[in-house]
Amino acid sequence: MPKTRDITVPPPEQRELRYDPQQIEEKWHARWEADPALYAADPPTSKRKKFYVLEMLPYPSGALHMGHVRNYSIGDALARHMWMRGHNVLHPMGWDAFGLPAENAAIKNQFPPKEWTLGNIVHMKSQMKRLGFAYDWSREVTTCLPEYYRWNQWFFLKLYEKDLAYRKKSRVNWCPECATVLANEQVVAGCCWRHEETQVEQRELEQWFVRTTKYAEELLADIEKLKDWPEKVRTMQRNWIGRSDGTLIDFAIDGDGKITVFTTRIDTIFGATSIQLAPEHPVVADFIKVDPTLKDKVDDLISQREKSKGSDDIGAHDVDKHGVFTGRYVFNPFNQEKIPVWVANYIVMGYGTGAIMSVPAHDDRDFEFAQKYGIEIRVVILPRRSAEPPESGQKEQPVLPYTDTESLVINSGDYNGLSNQEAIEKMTAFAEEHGFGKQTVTFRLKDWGISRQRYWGTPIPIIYCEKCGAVPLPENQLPVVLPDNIDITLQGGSPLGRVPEFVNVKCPKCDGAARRETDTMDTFVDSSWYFYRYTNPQLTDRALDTKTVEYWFPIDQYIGGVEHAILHLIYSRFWTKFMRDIGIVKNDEPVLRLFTQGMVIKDGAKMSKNKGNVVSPDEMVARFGADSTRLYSLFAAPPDRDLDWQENGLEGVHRFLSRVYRFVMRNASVAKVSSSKTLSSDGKSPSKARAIQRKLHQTIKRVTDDFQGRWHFNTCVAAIMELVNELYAADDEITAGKFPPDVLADAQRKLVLLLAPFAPYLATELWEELGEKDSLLRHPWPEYDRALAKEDEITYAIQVNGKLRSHVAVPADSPEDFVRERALADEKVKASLDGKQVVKTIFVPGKLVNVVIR
RNA sequence: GCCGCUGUAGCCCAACUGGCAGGAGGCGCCGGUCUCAGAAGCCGGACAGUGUGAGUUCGAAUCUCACCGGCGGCACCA
Repeated sequence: MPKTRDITVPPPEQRELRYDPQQIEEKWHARWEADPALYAADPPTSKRKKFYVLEMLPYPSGALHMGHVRNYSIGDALARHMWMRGHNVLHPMGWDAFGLPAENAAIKNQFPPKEWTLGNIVHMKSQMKRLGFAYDWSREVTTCLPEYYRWNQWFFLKLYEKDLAYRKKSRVNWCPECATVLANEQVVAGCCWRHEETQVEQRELEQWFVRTTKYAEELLADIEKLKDWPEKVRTMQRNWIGRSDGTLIDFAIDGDGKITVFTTRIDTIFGATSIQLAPEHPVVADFIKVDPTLKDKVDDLISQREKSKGSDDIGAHDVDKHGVFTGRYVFNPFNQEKIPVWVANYIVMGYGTGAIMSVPAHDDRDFEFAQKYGIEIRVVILPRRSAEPPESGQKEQPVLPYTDTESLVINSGDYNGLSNQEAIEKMTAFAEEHGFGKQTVTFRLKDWGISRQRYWGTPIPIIYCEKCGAVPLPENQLPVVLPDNIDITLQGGSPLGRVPEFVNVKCPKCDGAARRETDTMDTFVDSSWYFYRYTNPQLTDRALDTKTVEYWFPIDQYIGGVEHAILHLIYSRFWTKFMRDIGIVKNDEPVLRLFTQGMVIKDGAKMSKNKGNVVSPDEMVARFGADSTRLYSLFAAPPDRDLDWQENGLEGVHRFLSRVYRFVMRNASVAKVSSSKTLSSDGKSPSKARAIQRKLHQTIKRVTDDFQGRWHFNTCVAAIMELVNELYAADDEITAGKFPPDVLADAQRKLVLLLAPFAPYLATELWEELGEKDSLLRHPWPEYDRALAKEDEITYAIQVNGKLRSHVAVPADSPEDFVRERALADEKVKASLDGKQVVKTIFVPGKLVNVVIR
């Protein structure tokens, strides 16, 4: 900004009235920088009560965006508030520093991923500091450094030891053009994101998996414990884990072998008129051996499905169902009926057994399929409970497909007349007795594939020896360090595979020649436990210290975007349970309270480079200051909702801070000479002073309550704005010297305290201007005084039959009867009674009286 | 298709468990005051009846049902 404006020096009283955030913020930024221990947490021996506030760590993409600013402004306000409430606050920050963009940048600009990443971190850290976020930087965690990722490797070895990490073949997205594997997010409309014309292939590759399914039951059950998580997230996790109770049933193949199906509706088995197999089902391959003509038809089904996956914005649901009859039959184990076996494109291999019994009368999909191919549709469930036939004597037919469970089983041999629930129990028991069925639970949740054929990730500590097979690296050989300065291209699989010094090793077991694993770990591994590392980031001999973790955990408040509601938060929960089971942590869950903030929207769309609607935090800080930018991100919408970015709104917030600044600066001298003792409500203060006291304490209550409950910081800020408006309304009295200085001084101090969590720079500056010497960060949060907040007079709304007719002002502590009398005596009320009978009056304390007439 | 969230002045948003929409706050607009004029500041004003339709209730933005629009999650899960 040009300095020329200040050539004519204004008189002091004018000069001090201009709110200059740059000057204030730079001054305090420098002071805070000089005191690195300012935001440090006390050790676990602290007498204070601990409070762990955590915001989701960012990916160091290059610069902070408004979503980050919003996320961290919420967390910082809470952290500062809790400091002021006397807690021992842990408020750390770190970097989710592995991942694809670094590699892409490397390919594009020939710049090493490590330097790119560390450079971004330096910049983003300085942005955070400039925004004034109160982080304990001595605990900073950077996941791409060996000091951190060696513990990923250590955990991997533990997982392997416990049989929670294993290798299996699995299908992956493969771009023939790039000659490498793609992450799901890199597949756009069935094609490679870099080669839009190139169809992505599915290839079978050996991949490392983590057995998350082993904890499926507990992950699901413990959602009940997460009482302070948003219901939305809990529901999403429940659906993601997707438990369903059902039965496995063997159908003997006419010829040789059997087909096992999974069903939740064994009660409909007498209505099964075909068996449907997924095209990839192993039995299909057997059938093809016998009848080679089947192969082309099945391949057709697969390719059709791949195609339909491509246009996935239409939704898989609309895809036509196709199928082919295999020419083979199985026997229904309940009645030995011969049932045809088909292969259908709507059966997925990844769920259940990849085979179903098709009951067209009682399943939407089976119904559609049967109609198309003319398969028999046999009703076995009626939509009523009574075994008595309907009155007309005719058999009523349900509207098909009938999938409700209000039911009466028919056409089912010994099971006729039962409800579907009874039938499920009896049939399952029968199947188990006769050894062809088994009650079972199936989860939608799959094991977590963690292999990535990428360079910029944690190397998996496994060595392949021709003699000994896959050998885990001994712990004392950790970390497996990622080699620097390697040539990254997208040609030919993992870049690590082309580094002989890395690949060629000796087998830890037999000392023979061996190869190192060249896959790296999914970055969700890093973020699954980083918040434990914050408790003791300098430990060199262990991932964490159990005692220290026990002190800090669980996290009291975790704050981040909803987009992580499923993956990150399920993996984190899984990791915690695994860590508990190997005895290094005591808690079952990592996070006590979760808060998911809304997105930042501009012009009706999420801010993104593609849309060109990105607002740069740097620019906003330069123009309006960090305080205004932060305050606006809290004020513009409730934190859990999407925020519509409007620069006018930011200007308004800036104007508000200017008002605060001007008011306090003008009247600071009063505070300096006046005592800070809380005033008594002796009723002798002039009316404006009393009004200000009242407003002040009402505001304290609202802000304090919101921090403990709803977190509607937008209304907190609005409440503080009201307080400031009230102060300005007393301006005449203040200037005239008629306003009690102690009230004014008290109000100013508490105003600054209330503002401290939201606009720390300005608050700190004004705190100093008010002559305070202690640290605002540790100064006790203002106490709410009920007596001072109380209204002297209450205006009751008077309704007649629910319609507002009048108002009556009464002293605040008036008894109910008195208010009723006054209401009935009111002229306007009398006028609207219109000679009718008063039936009753409804009294709502402090609010209204409703006179009901007839 | 299923599940969830959401709909209040021109705009962003308030209204806690049903209880005054003389909207809390902010933006924008109009006016007054300052000024030679303007900007800034300060002061004041106008504008909606709560997406639509029914129901419950003394009383509904709030509860219930149906429908319409926006957002998000899951999606042939057997």
